[in-house]
Amino acid sequence: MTSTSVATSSSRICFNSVCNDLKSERPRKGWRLRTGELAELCDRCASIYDEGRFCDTFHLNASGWRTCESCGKRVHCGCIVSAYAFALLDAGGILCIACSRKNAVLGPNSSWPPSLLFNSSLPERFKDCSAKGWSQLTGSGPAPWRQAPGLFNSSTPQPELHSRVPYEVDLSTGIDRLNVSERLSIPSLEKKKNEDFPERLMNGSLKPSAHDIHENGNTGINCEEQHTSCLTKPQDSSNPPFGLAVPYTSIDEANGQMGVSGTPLRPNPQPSLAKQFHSNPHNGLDSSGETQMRNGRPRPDGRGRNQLFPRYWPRFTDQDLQQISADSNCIITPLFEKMLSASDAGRIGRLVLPKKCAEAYFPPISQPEGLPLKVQDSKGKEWIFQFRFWPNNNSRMYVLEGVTPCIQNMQLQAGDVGSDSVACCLLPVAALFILLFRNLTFSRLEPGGKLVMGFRKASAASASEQENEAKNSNGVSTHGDAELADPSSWSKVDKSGYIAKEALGTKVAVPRKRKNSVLGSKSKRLRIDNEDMIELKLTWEEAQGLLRPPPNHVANVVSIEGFEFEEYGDAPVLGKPTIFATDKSGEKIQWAQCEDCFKWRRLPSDVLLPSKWTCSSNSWDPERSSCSATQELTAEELENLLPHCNPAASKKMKVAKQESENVDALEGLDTLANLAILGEGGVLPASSQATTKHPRHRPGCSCIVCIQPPSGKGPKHKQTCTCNVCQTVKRRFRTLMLRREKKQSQKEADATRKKQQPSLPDKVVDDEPLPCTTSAGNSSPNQKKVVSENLDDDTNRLKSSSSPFKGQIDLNIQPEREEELSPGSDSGGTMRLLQDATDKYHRQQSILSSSGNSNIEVTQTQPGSGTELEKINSSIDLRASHRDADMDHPAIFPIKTFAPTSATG
DNA sequence: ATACCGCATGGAC
DNA sequence: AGTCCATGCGGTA
Repeated sequence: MTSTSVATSSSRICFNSVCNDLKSERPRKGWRLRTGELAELCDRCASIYDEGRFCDTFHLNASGWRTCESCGKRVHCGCIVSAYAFALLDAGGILCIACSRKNAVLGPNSSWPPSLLFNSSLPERFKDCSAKGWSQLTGSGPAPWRQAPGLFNSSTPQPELHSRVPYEVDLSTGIDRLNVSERLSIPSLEKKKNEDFPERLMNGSLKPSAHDIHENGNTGINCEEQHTSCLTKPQDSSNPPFGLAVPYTSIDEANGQMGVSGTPLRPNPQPSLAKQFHSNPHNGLDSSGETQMRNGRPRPDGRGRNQLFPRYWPRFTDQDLQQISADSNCIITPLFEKMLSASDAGRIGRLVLPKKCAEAYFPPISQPEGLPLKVQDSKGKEWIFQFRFWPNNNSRMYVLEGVTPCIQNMQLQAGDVGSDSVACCLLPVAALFILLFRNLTFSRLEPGGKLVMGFRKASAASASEQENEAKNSNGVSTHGDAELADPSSWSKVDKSGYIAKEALGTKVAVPRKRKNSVLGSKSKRLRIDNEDMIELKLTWEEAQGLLRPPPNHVANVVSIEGFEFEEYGDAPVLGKPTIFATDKSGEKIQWAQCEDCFKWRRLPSDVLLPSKWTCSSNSWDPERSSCSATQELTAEELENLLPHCNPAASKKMKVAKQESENVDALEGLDTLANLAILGEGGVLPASSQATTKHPRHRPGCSCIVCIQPPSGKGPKHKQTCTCNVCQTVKRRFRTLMLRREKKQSQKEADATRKKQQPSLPDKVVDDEPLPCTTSAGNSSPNQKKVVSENLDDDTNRLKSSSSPFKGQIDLNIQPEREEELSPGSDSGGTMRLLQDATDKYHRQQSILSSSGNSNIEVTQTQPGSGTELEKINSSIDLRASHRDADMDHPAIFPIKTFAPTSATG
């Protein structure tokens, strides 16, 4: 086995130099090469290798055979395949790796050249055992402690996780992730045969100690015993039918990732098993390396991180594991976690598995049909999913099918959590998102190799990390977003919306006390700037926006894990939602709505209103301290405030405005909302994304996934549905649309300005950033009045203000706008839908306006009115995207086609 | 009409 | 450029 010149992937021949067989289409992996790749073997050699008979088979006559000083077993010590099969004794001689671990006296062969250390794979005996586990896909031998010392040589480069590394087992990885004090032991090999660990998982009482770990874990397991165990263990139907293996390549990351979310709170770990090996300077991992791993961060050089994307790194907290394993004597090895996507949590019942995770931790499947996979949830309930794959781009896409019942079950848990939080009342709309922001975790129980799944609430830290890792293109991410988009924090919020000391979800499958403790005992409110608040989308955020310090109380501001919290000793006050704004003079103000007359009153920005507030309490403006006084704020100004205001406030405002809303007019609303979301693409806070690859579903999303109850049964929501979900979606819709359109308008105005700047006559400069009072376009003689005068006025006004050259420019060619409007590729179809939906929306607006229900729909801003809000209004027009749509696809909506305006005529 | 299945697509990395 | 994966979508039951 010295061939290193063979290109494993390019050659069709088995990498085994004494074998000329062709590899299969999916060659199986063997030992690690110097290049970092894994040797690709034909099936026969791979099987031999897997069974630990490689050297016995192919190197029988080669030199290098030695005898274990302990057990006398012959061990080949002369090839790369066997590099980890033995340990060199200081006094000479060797121990087979089983004995070396059994005696717990040896680290890796320090005399090995580094290249050999990291080029080598696992000793056959380990592979043997683990391979048995894999091969026994229906037999499930226990997956005992299998740790090759060399695995701790984490300083070595680690290549990509190969598609199949079934025998590269690192159970200690998971163990090592645990604090020693929390580790669970494998009492004995014999106990591996116990088959009641599922019960004990939930009910047991065994609690390991560090000593146990040392005795049992560190001393290792005789490979032969393992082997025997693997072979002889009767099939346990209650266990997954295979031994799951953690690829050794994960050791770096596994250790590193462990506890990422809990870094600040994680107790200093005691010396671990790993450390014994790490302490060997020849391992290339010194104490600093240990620290790196221990502090929950992968090594900065990224070695070992490439195997699994960071977003899949298990971030189980100690408490997570403790909870899961508290009453068992099983070792829990966190495998990976995945933040649920909308698809995953949706009704399809299919959960996409990260490919590398699936291939690394799940049994190998060769047929798309895959095999049934038994997974136990954290409650001890067992589920059977179909683990399978779809061919996809010459690759595979692994899915778990049949997860609907489980997800539903989990959703109930999520709901339970919500009942403890302010989110509870908003669960209908948040239910899916609760799921979306939950990480589905997969662990493995040892002995038994049983898969355990659970939900872990995405922590702010992990969310941020995912966010960072994702390097979200929009770059918009505030700490507030990160936290706010994390419904996990809901559980920290009591019914008042404040973070309560005891609010952590005891009903959560995996309680996270860490957060609790780090937040301290006092009630806290996440500090959110008003500017942030207006961007809030989630109900929890809305609640945050309403929270106020107790009267006469000055909050202490504390920083916890990067987030600022106001800390109060007394109960907080639920304030009245208001709209924060800045008046013309730059003074910060807020607008509050009277409970009785619904008029909006201007107030100083620092005023904290009670939840019920009326004009009579308006001591700041005596002239408007009565409901009979006129409203200072014009309807349009108010409308323009909508996108800026606190959603909680706007909600009420909109409710008042929509009381007699024609539901039918909302046809297409969902689509529009969805498209609006689409259009926002790079604008929404990154944290709104459940995953890095989940740009579409956000609050208000109405796709088939989102409008359905999570993994839900039950009827689809129709357009006329008035359930909470639908109503909320509809309410959100306007905010989404308005914000989107406003931003769109701004962008376009800027773009137009830039375009025109070089060649424009002086006159054009005057057209830029026009306030909403601009009326240049109103005189356009060619405008077609389609929906309403209101609409046209607004539209034309905006159009003329931002695109004065429409008559001369092919308005259909505006790639950047197209791009803005539709991040997706199907801009044409999207735009068409957008227009359609927009049309319907505006029609609805027109109905509302003309019906006299509200005076909000003012068609034209009156010069001089609402000057305080001019800054807010600026040149933003709610119909911006409407116009965009028209311009982009005039042929599709001829009814709304605009002729060139007179502005540039 | 609906649900399911399997693949295709395309954005993100 | 290749890969991953979220999800869209057409075919089928």
